[in-house]
Amino acid sequence: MLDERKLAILRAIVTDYVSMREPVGSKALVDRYHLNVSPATVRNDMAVLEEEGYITQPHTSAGRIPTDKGYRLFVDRLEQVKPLSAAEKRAIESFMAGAANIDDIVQRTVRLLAQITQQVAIVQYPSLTVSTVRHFDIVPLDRGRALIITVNSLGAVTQRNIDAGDADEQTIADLRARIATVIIGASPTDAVGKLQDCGGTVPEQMRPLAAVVVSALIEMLSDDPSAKVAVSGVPNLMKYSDQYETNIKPVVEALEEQVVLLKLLGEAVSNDDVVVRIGHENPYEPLQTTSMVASSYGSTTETVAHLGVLGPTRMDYPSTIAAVRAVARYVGRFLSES
Amino acid sequence: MLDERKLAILRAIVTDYVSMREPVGSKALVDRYHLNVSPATVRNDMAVLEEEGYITQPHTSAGRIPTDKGYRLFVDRLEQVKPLSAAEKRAIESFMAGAANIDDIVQRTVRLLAQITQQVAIVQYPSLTVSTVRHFDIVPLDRGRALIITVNSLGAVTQRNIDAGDADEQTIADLRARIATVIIGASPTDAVGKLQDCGGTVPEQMRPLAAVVVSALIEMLSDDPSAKVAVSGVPNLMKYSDQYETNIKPVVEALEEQVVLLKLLGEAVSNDDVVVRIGHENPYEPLQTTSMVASSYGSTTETVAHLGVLGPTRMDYPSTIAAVRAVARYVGRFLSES
DNA sequence: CTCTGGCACTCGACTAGTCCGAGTGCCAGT
DNA sequence: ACTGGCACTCGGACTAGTCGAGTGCCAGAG
Repeated sequence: MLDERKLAILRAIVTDYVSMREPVGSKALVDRYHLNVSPATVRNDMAVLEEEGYITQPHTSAGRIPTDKGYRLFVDRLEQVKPLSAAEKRAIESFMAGAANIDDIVQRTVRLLAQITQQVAIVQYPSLTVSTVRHFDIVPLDRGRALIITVNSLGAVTQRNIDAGDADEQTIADLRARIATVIIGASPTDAVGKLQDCGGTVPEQMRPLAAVVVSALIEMLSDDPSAKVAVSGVPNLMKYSDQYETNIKPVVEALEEQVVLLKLLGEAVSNDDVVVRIGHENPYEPLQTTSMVASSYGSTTETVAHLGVLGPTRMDYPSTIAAVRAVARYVGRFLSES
Repeated sequence: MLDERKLAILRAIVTDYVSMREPVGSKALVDRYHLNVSPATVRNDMAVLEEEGYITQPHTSAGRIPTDKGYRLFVDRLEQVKPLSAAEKRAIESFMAGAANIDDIVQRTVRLLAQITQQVAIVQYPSLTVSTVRHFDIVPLDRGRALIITVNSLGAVTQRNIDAGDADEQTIADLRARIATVIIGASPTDAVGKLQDCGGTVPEQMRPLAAVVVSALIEMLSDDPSAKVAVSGVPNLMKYSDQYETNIKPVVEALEEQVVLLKLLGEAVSNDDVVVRIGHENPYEPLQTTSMVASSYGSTTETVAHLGVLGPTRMDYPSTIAAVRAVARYVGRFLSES
């Protein structure tokens, strides 16, 4: 049904439309790509491609543009991933060098990805469910306040302000030690379980404080930072606004909705490699004029979260896919090392 | 030069233009605001106002719109701050309730401000220079890594991953204790000084680790989070994009430049109250079509950082000013309490 | 001196009409 | 199966022409 030449033409249409941003006609196609046939032949092939739903015309007597289905075929069968340039590899190295804690890593990653792809980048914070609690402390502050801190094996810190009432130093230290023995070494979920169980064993005068600390601690251990995402590169969207294209308003709005982004990333990503969602393949309606290129990332052994790029359906898929893959791998390695 | 009526007319023009978003003509003015004079009279007054530079016409035979100078006069002399509605006050309360650490407070504040004003909100992270170090710890992680943590009197936590080499638990604990005695109770700046001084006193076998820890610690204590800002409400900008107005692209770009925003906030804010910068009063060129309403905030005794709102010069100044003031005060109180 | 009604004028927004050319589909010929 | 040729379509750009909101100015009234 689709012979070699028709596929070549589709590929040429996609490539040309992505770089020129204009509907592409038969003549231009023959000129720019050395298909050794006449425009008329190309037209016939294009008619078939259109019938099959791979391309359309914005209006009669205009060139063709790819449909989502066309992009899909292009991504699946027609192009290989472009390897990154040396400059890009260097950019990755230098961007990430010196990141000193998890927040920092995520921030840098998201900027990096936005910069390389020239699109909107989204990075989910690493999940801590695979970690274990390493450290626990209660630090008294001013005016009866205190700060509870936990550190886990990945080096992630959580913190929370509580009202310590009039508890004295000794009580606090005592409680600290008790709780530490219970939760250190446990995974967050286990730790929560243990905390809920061991309510009875606390000495009387420690009770009120213990209640406050434990409930705060449970909250801290339960809410996983992977419910958060970082976004960067929103200005890159602006490039498309003057175009008679995608209305970017709903897109920008979606980008402030953490929940939506999380869901998108989560749904998009499969087990292994980079996943591409094109236009209407996207479950979230306001983003059906955009494509998402996403991947999971994590230490070598374990997926910890997702990251991805959002852009117009008309994007340079080969490069974007390469960039997402490279960044995901690099961050994974970086997380394992540090 | 400008009598009562002319001022009333200017006020009416600003009010009308802000709400209608269209150049306002003499007739509409007489109709909508019960000035007891004829359109012709209003026209004469408008001619004067225009001569003085308070208003202009986008083109001949269109209504007038206020100039920056016009807005300035309006803000300075013609309008009082609108008190917040009960609903808004409630919104503030409920938005902030349950914020449990400094990051959280800042995040909530910036969202809140964006929501109330329907503009882009910017909140600088609180400065820690007025704080003292409360807690210091070194937590060993996997694979020779360790995490350094500090907590200060405001409850802010900093953290940093280091390479601990092959240092054993005992050495680490020992070093921890030594450093703790040096820096706890000191302000960040003092602590840095002390750390730099006391290099000589460390036992031989502790040296390599100490060097790493101290240099990381110095970095941590030196870089003040008030070099960071949170931004929210970018989608609110989109409302203006379809208008033949402000090109929002440079604005969105500026919003990703932390440095620029910091500078703007810093320069805008005066000692005490809310400050308004209108259009060209703004030193940063791409933002000269926007206005900024900014204020400092902090505990009752001390300014710790700035916050503000960015929007089109044509904004509802009375409401925005009220909102910024209210939020700044509320956050200040909140910070003092928690 | 201040305000008003009247009037000529300006200029952008909108509509309608025209032209041009890119790009198409189809067909007959190689 | 491919190609050249041709009639056709339709959007974009340009031109005129009309409409009306809004102006500035002036002479006259209070």
